[in-house]
This record gives sequence, structure tokens and C-alpha cells, in this order.
Amino acid sequence: MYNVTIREVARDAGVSVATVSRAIRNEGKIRPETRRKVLEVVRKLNYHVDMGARSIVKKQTKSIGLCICNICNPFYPPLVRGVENTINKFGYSLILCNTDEDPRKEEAYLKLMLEKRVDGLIIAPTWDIYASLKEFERRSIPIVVVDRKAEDISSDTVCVDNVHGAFMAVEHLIELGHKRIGMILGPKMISTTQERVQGYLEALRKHNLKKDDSLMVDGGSATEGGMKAMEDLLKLKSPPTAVFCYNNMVSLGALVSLKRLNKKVPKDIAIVGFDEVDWAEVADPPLTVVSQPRYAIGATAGQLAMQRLLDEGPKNKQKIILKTELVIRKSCGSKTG
Amino acid sequence: MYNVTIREVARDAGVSVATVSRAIRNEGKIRPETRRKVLEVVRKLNYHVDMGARSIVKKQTKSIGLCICNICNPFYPPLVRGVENTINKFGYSLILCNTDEDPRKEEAYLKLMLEKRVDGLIIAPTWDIYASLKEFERRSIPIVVVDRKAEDISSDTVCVDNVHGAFMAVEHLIELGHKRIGMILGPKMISTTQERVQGYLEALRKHNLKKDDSLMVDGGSATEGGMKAMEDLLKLKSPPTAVFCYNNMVSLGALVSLKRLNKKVPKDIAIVGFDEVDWAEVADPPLTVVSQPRYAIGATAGQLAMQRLLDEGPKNKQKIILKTELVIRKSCGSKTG
DNA sequence: CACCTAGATGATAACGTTAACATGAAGCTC
DNA sequence: GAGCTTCATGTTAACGTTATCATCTAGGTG
Repeated sequence: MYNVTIREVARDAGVSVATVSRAIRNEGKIRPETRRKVLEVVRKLNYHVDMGARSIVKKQTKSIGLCICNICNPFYPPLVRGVENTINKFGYSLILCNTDEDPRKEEAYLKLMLEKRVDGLIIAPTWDIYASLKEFERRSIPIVVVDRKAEDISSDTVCVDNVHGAFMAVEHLIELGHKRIGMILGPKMISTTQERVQGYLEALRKHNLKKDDSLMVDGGSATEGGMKAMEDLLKLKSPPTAVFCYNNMVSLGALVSLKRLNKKVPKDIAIVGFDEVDWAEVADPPLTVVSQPRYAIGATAGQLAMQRLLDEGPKNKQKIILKTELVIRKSCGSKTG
Repeated sequence: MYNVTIREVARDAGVSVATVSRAIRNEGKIRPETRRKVLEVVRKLNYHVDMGARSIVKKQTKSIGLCICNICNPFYPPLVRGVENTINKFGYSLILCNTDEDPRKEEAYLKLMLEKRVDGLIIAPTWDIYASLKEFERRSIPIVVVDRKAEDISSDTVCVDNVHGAFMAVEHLIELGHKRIGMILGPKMISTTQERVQGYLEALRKHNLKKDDSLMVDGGSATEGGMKAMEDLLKLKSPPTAVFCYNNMVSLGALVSLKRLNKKVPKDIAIVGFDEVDWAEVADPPLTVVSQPRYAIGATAGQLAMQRLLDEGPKNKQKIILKTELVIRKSCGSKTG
């Protein structure tokens, strides 16, 4: 009901509020004994500083906004932990926002983050949210863009070599002899889709396979979309013999569809996913994927944000590109079988 | 660098700060035209209210702390979304804390939540954190305990019929003819472990199977623990023919171990997991589990918190127990095969 | 011993809001 | 037209901090 304030601590300890403030922050001149006495009272009265009040004079809230699409996408939990573990070391905490790839939601959240006066923002942006982010720039609140690209925004960026990752995946399929390779796409506007499509096309081109639009179907970004997309691919007059899935949820959807339709992987159709999943090894068959360093993406983003906040590190904006890795399991078969 | 304040909006709009305050909150007497004019200026200057400043006079922050063990445990993401979606409707946002089942971390986070003046706390507590939570009670900050029990704390609770869930799982194994049924446990102090063990034991007792301590091995709460535990079980002179896994990560670990050791499920050993996982259907074999309504747990917790904050609903603390469901797939085999 | 310095503490003005009360104008009633 | 009432607005004291400057004390220096 009622919160103890610095004034009451001061009264009880027989000192001024300034001294209490010094004691709790352990800053400025203060006799160790005075400090001990004050902290004693702090403990006795269960005093806890009001960060809201502090923030209005310090002009920092020690909190960071993290806007992602959906925490239920298994790509994000490790990323979130990476961010959280990193910023937590500096006393920062994390406000989590799920935007569901919906620009209206995203905009509302960004406005909220502005109101909450987050000291920094880490975001996997949907698309074209230049206008909403502009205000962060104006206030020089550091922004770190993760996973995706956001060309028009001046920010640090952490992402992954999507083009190359996709290229590796598709080339792997080609090397195994596949000539009709489908791809299940994500939302067209987000940069990861575009880049992974590019990698897919580059691999085809390099090996003189021609692009067939009917093999590129939209899978949205959820499991259901992946299921639907795989069904559509199978209905084609000339269905693909291998499919590259744009992300982990879509991969799962594809696998579910195949299982329900009683298709054998990789005998009937080969599958490569993008993004590691915890269950890859126990899937039937174990899933070959392009693995992203999910935790590292988050941790790096957290570090970049902290660097800006502590005014360390290079002046100009950084773009860090982490490596993907093709983890070969069994869902593509092998040359021998 | 510099934030527009209410005073500047007032000056620019030619009204008093009180009028601006009324306009942005849309409260109190104000001429619609005045309000329009003010909001125009608000937009023009990109004014955003400072919630920190507001919070010190309103005595509410519109934020809720959510303390969970680890977002990377697939049980939590849907729960988190349940909470977030619910409170978001009321303009609340979420501060996420990962405690890693570490009481020291947990205590530090709770202190932080106190300092951040969260309006409510939703927590899956480790154990015996009575002392740290006491201060929340003292300040009458509503607490909602999720997933686990915390007897000594006066709070609303949302959990699941763990005993019954475990009972169903184990009875299912017994009905399939298994007599030597192992269990991989979680940390002993947390209530879910205890309850699931209780359900396990009750099922054994009901069917006149006697308890064998060597069959109950500790699996921690991560995948690695589950792997180790499964290996240990297999090393027994007389290993179990079926294993009940305490949670999803441990189930995954068990499955990984079995795959690596080239054991066939369910032929060599049957497996039931606790808690649904997205990949259950594509696992080899599809995993039979006791399913928990993960999203609903979070959503319900959010509702309870909001009820307290809006001072609606019943006066005395509520305890809501949601149902588990046995989802039979293939990892236990069937009577016929 | 007069003077200076440094160290410890106190008094108080910010910070950006809202809430309570005060003011003033306009419309109504008799 | 004096006296109410209602509505719209303004003035200002909180709210809980920190930062700045002022004050006081003790110890050192010449």
C-alpha cells in the first residue's frame, strides 16, 4: 500500500536525504560508518529506490525494449536470452514486445517504448517502419536491428549471412542430384525471405537449373503455413524432389504435412530447413538445417546496445554478420542412398 | 538528446500544462476543439509522455514483472505470450526475467522488480523464496504464482493437475503391460517434480507395482540432464522397459540418448513425456505426452493479475487448476503391438 | 593563532507529471 | 439584473529522486 521513501530513511537514520542518496548509490563523499548506518536503516525499513523517480532526474531508465515477431517462434528464445544475459550484467532489464509481424502492433509498441523511455531498442523490424523509428534517432536512443535488415535506419545491425546460408542449403541438394527443388517462402517484405530467396536462386543459376515460379510457394511464418505450402507443392503436376524451407516453423509444418500424407523423407522428398531447432536430431528423419547462432545474435546485439549506452566502441554504426553453418543430418539422404 | 516536455507543448499550443495533461489523457473537462488543438501540437512536436514521471504521481507503472526459469524451455514461450497478450489489452507491458532456477538470481530480480515498481508480479518460483516475496505482500503488489506451488505466499495461483497428469501417463504405460517403469525427475525442491512423482507413485501403488528407487533418476531441467539420466537408466542391471519423463527438455534428452545408443522406441523402451512440444508429431516416433495448456496458463495468470489491479473479481485468493490431457501418439506402442 | 583546505554533511532546486483547488466566463432562474 | 450553476481553463503543490551549492568541522601550515 505504502512505499518507504528516501525521506523516511533519512529521518530514521538521523541524516539528510542527500546523505541517504549518497549511501545507496555509494557515490560522492560519505563516511563509511555513516554509509553503514544508513544501509542498516534501508534494510530495516525495506527501502527500495524508486527507479521511476530516479529516471526523471538521471534521464535513464536502465531498461531496453526488445521487439520481436513472436517468442513462440523457436528462433527467438535463445536470442532473447542472449540479450537478457548480456544487458543484465550492466543492471539493465528487458521489456519484451511481440509484434506478430503486424506493423500496427509494432508501431504501438514503439510508441510505448518511447513513453517508457527505454535507453535502447533492439528490434527485428517488420518492414518500412522508418517513420516510427525516426523518433528514436531524433532522441539519439540507440537502436540495434537484429536478424533483419532495415536500410533506411541508422542503427547497428546483427545478422547472418542469409544469402550464403540459403545457397549452401540448395547447393547441397543439387549436389545430391536434385534438379527440381522447391522453396517455401516467408512473408515477402521481410529481408530474410528476400535474402534466402536470393541464395536459392544463386545456387540454381550456378548449376544451370532454371527458376520455376510454381516451385516457390508462400508459407507465411507459422507452422500451418508450412503445412499448406507443402501440400500445394505436392499437388503440382510435376512436384519437386527436394524442398528448402525458409525458417524453422515452416520446416516443421512441411514435415508434419509429409508425415500425415505418409510421404517418406528423404526417399520421396528431401528437406532442408533454415535455422537450427532443438529437436532436429530426434526428428524422423533427423533434419538437415542451416544453423544460425541464435544465442550469439542476441548476445552481440546486447553488447552493441551496451557499447552505445556506455559510449564505448567505434563511433560509426556497426554491422556484424555472423556465420551460418550447414548441419547435415538425414533429411536429404546422401549420394550413396 | 532532448525530450519535449508537457510544458513546451503547453507553450506552443497556448494553453496551460494542466490542459495538455487533460488532453493527452482525455480526462476531465476539456473542449473538444482545445483537445484537438493540443493533440495537433503533440504530434507536431513528437511529444511522448514520460511514464516515469507519471508513475511517481499516479503510483502505477503499467508494467508487470514476469519471472520464469528460462525462456529457452519450450514450456514458457506460449505461457509468456498468454501473459503478454492479456495484459497488453490493458496497456500493460512486460518485464521478462530468467531466473535459471537460481535463488540468488531470483532474489536479485525480485528486488529489481520492486525498484521498478511493477504493478504486479507473475512468477514461477524456485523454492522457499518466501522472504523475498514478503515485501510484495507488504506493499500489496499482487502476485500470481504460475506452474508451481508456493504454499507460504498469499497469492493467486494458476497451475495444472500434475499429480493426475503423471498418474495418467504412468497408468497408460502399465496398461500396455509395463512393469518396470522408470522416471526421470526434475529438481527435487520444485513442486512440479514432487507432484509428478506423487502421480507416478500413485499409479504404481494402484496397480500393485512396487517402488524401486534405482528407477527414479535425476534429470535436472535441461536436455543434457535428460540424456545423462537415460544413459544411467539403461546401465542398470535390470533396466526399465518404459520411462516417464518429468518435462519436455528431459524428454528430448532421453530421446536423443536413445537415438544415439540406437535403441528403438517403443520396441526397446517406451517413453511418455510431460508437457506438449511442437515437434511431438514429427519425432521418431511421435511422442506420447501429457499435454498442458501452456498458453492458457499464461493468459489466466494475466487475467488474475489484471483482476487484482482493477480491483475486480473475488476478494479472496484464487487457485485455478487447469486440466492436463494425455495425448497418445506412438512412443509407447500399443497393446496390439 | 590566523588562515586555508579537504572532507562530510545539509538545504534546496530541479526533473516531468498529475491532482486539487482557484478563477473566470457564460448561461440560466426568479 | 443579482445570484446560481456549470463548464473550461489556469495555478501550483505535490510525487521521490539527484545534483548543486552552501555550510560546518577538523586538521594542517606558516
